[in-house]
Parts: sequence; structure tokens; C-alpha cells
Amino acid sequence: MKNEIIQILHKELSEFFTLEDLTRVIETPPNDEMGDFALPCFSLAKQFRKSPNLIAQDLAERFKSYPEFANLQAVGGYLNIFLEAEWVINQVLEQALQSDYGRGHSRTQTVVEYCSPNTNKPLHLGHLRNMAIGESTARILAYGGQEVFKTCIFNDRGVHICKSMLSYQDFANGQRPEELGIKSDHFVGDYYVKFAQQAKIDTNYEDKALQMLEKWEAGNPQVVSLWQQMNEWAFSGFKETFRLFGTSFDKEYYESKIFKNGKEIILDGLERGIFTKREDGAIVADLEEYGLGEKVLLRSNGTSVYIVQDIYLAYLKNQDFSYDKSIYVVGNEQEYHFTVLKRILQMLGASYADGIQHLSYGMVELPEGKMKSREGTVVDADDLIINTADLAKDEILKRYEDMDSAEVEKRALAISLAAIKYQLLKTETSKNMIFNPKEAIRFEGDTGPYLLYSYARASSILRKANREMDTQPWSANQSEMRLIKKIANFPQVLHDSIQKLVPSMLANYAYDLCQSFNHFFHECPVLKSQFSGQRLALVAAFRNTIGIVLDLLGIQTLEEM
RNA sequence: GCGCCGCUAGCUCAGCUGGAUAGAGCAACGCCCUUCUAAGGCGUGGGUCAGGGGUUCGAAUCCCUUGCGGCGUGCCA
Repeated sequence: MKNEIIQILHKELSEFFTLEDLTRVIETPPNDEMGDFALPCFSLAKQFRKSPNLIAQDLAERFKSYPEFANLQAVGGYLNIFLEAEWVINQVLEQALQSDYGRGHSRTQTVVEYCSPNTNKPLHLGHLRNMAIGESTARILAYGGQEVFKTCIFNDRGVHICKSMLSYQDFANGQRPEELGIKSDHFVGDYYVKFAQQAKIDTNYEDKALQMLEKWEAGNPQVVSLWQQMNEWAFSGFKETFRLFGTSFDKEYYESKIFKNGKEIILDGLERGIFTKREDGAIVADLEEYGLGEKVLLRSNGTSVYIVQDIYLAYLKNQDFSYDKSIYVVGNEQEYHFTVLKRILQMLGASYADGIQHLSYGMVELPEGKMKSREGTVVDADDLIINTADLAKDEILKRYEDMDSAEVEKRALAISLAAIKYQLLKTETSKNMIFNPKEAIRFEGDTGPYLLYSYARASSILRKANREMDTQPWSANQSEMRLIKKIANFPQVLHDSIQKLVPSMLANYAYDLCQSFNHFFHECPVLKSQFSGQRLALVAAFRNTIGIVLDLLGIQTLEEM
């Protein structure tokens, strides 16, 4: 809708503003009484040699005849624009009833990599934020019209894996997770903790883990088979968590299969004079001119450091998907790593280097401080989801004493996930956040369940409707107009969210939209109104829009709650 | 040391490319279910936008600076 307004304003103002200028300058007044849009006239004061308010008055006169505008006012140097309600309704309502409302078009092929866990311990709260952001980003980009591929790299080898393997070997007596009724990835994680405890007593324990890694690399059959067994447990546990959380990948990569690759790329770069060999034999990239120092790629003993694997993986993903954009959803602690990765690929002249983008998100902390696995302060992903679902169950049973237990379970899980995902998404993506588990399991106020509840209320009205909806414009009141305008904002918010690659914008919009709906719900009876047909259309438009938004956030809706 | 990021109500956060009186939720207090779902709505109180300079018609927003906090700066992954 803003676009249409800009087009109209541009007709009369093309000598002073380009379309881009207007897009930047047009704003929404602080409250409804001041109009729907405003044009600040301060910047024109100099060229006109008139006060901003006189200019605003002139402009008000100039636009008076436009039927789209119900009223124009010059206030304090602003031209305040009041839109004609019927015109707005015509612009918005039909569109917002379409199941593809706001959907975009694009030819871009995009890879989104996220989650990427180590296989030595179960997923925790940090992974949940990562997955919430990754899944939602993939959905948002796809809705924007891009072809999106979701990938995950499993860090399934290395000394950290050997640590849990070693303590399993030493302390488990061959026990298996199913014998103890423990989820298999938790079982693996327990031995990682056990390793840390043992390492405090036995000063050689860290060395023993390194020795085990050497055996693994040498292909020692016993070690390899232990590694396979423990990874299998880790993977089957992860799989269960992914299912519970509602995420999945189009392609999974495994560090163990690619960690030796990439050396050729580096040696080729050396030959082409892009990298240099230091006197100690290490092959390095000189990034001094970019302020990134010197980065070692191949150690003096000829083995490669971690980033070489990522260089190879970037190449491999381009082979697999020939992408235009490759997005890495990884915490902000790895900003340097991804800056270097992109720069090195650019130095190598890789065609896919420019499409690389690090979607850097902030760390999750607890009110007591950082989570530390060694101190047992991590919030486990499965536990959080299940405990929150249990609390939701209590709330459901308060309202529906004898509901079928399968239905209770289903709703409780949906509410739990909505609470957790929304909580993790609403803070600006790039910022660190404090996650208070007690607040995440709240069901009132600015929460996921509030969004679900709003959706369910709209669904309930539509179920009870006994007439057809009517999209003919009517003289809508203030709460109706507020809701309509919020619905109209969706395409713009989606666009910004894609542009800036921040799902948090969409999450905040969802709350804003629901607030407008609940206000409307309270103020405007639908079924008994003389405008029931129109109000039904408005409710349906809201339900459709919030349904799309929630889907983009990876949140499943409930028809009843 | 150097680099990047953050600091907004008691708490958790919006405020997006400089605009009008800085907004929500929670917590506290009060009101609203014979009316479409009260997991809701409405109201009251609560602010030196970390401090100090600057830029300009206008700054929470841009620049400089100080303070506090986080992260990075591995031949770790």
C-alpha cells in the first residue's frame, strides 16, 4: 500500500523527489489521529524559501482532488495524509485473502546451512536458536520466491568425539542406551561429561584421547567401530530432536567424509602465487591488506587446518546446488572465520565466493550467565521442549477437563514449540539474548501462545459464521482500519526481512498484527454486526495472513485452543 | 594491545537505513466474561535512551570520546 501512495505522490513531486527518496522519507505518524502516512517537508524549506508548514499547506491543496485521499493536513511541517477507507479496503482485502498473499518471485538459488552439531553431546538451547533461525530463514527466502536448499554439516570426528568414546570404553561396561532407557544422544553426552570428570583426576586422560584420535585416523578397526557405534547413537538422537522440533535437511554433509579434502585447492593456490610458503613450511594466506592478519592453511607438517575443510565444502555445495547465495547460520563468535573464508575464496577467484553470507546470530545466555557444559548449566533441547509441553498440558486440562489425551498431547507440543520458537526468534537476530526458561514457558503477553490463540479465535469465528463473506468496502471504524493497515504491511515486512536477512522482524510483526486483531475482536462483534459479511472477510484476511507468517516462523497453528 | 558488537522502564525486549508526545510484555495496582475463545481487552504508575562532546531545522538513531559488558584476534574445531 505504501508503494501505491508513493506512486501517487510522485506524480506531483517528481521534480523534488525520486521514487527512492519518497520511499525513504515517507513515514507513519506516531498515532492514528495524525493520519496514515506523512511527508516531512523540512528538506524542501530551503529550495522553496518558505516555512515547512506553508509548503505542507500548499501540498495539501495540490493533492486535494485525489480520490485516494480522504483528508490532508499540514501540521508542524508535516503533510499528514488520511487515506480513503474504501480505497484501502479495495487495495488490501482481496489480496490478503489469497493463500499466496505477499509471495515473491526470484530466480535465486540459495543454500542455507544451519544447526551443524558436534556428535559428542545432545542438542541444547543454543542449537534451538540456531535451528529456529535457520528453518525460518529458509522458509522466508522460499516464500520470497527463491529456490532454497537446507543443509547441515555434522562435525562427527575429532578429539572431542574421541573423548566421549574413550570414557565410554573405560566406564560403560558395554552398556547400551536402550538398556537404560536413555535417549541415545543423551547417553553419548553423559560420557562426554564423564570424560571431563575423569580428566580432572587423570592428568594423562587428554593425551589418551589424542592417542585415540591417531588410531582413528590410522583406521584402527576397533576404534573405528566404536566411533561408528557412538555416532549412530548421536545421530538417531538428533534425528528424533529434529522431528520433534520440526526441521529437516535437503542434504547432510559429514566432516569425517570431507576433512581430508581441500588440500588440492590450497596447493593449486600456492602454485598460482595466491598463497605463500613460509620458511617453516606452512602454507599461509596473507590477509594483512584486509586487516585480517596471516592465516595458516596447511601446517608445516602438511596437514590442513579447519578452514580448509570449509573451503572445500563451499566448493562441494556449489557442485551440488550451483548456488547464487550460500548462507551460513552460525553464531557471531565465528565472524572472523567467515570473513576469512569468503576472502580466501575471492582470492582464489571462485565464482561462488561473492554469494557467501554469514547469518550471524547472538549467543543465548541464561539469567545466571553463560551455559557451560562442563558445569552442567546447559539447557537440553529435548528437555526444554518436553517440560514446556507438560506445562501447556496443565493449561489445556484446566480448560478442557476430559479432552482426548492424544489431542491434548498434540496441542501441548504445538504450544510448547510456539512458545520456544517465538521466544528465540523475537529478539533481534544479531543480538545476544537472555533466555529465561521461566519466561519462555509463559503463555500470556508477548509470547508464541498469544499468537496461536489469536489465530484460533479467528478460526472460531469463521467456523461459526452462517453467511458468506463480503469484500465490498464499507465505512470501517478505527479498530477495523488499524487491523486492515497492519495486514497491508505484511508484504513490506517480508521484503525487509528478506533484504536484511533477519527473521526477528517478521516475528515482531506477528505480535503487532495479533495485537491489532485482539483489539478489533474486543471492539467489533462480527456475527451480529450489520457489517458481518465484511467483518468476516476481515477476520479471514487476518487469519490467512497470520497463518502465513506463523508458517514462515516455523510455527504450527491450531484451529482450536 | 588491536578489531568487531552491545548498553532504551525494576526485568526481558521493540523502536531498520535522522523526524512529531521513546513503545510493548512481565512484575504492581484497578476495571471488563447473560455477548463470536478472559491463553483476551482497557486503564494507572514507572525513562538523564550508559556518561560527555559534536553534526543539523530536528538525534535513542550519524560522528568523536569515556565507562561497563560480550566476542574475536590459534599450525583448535
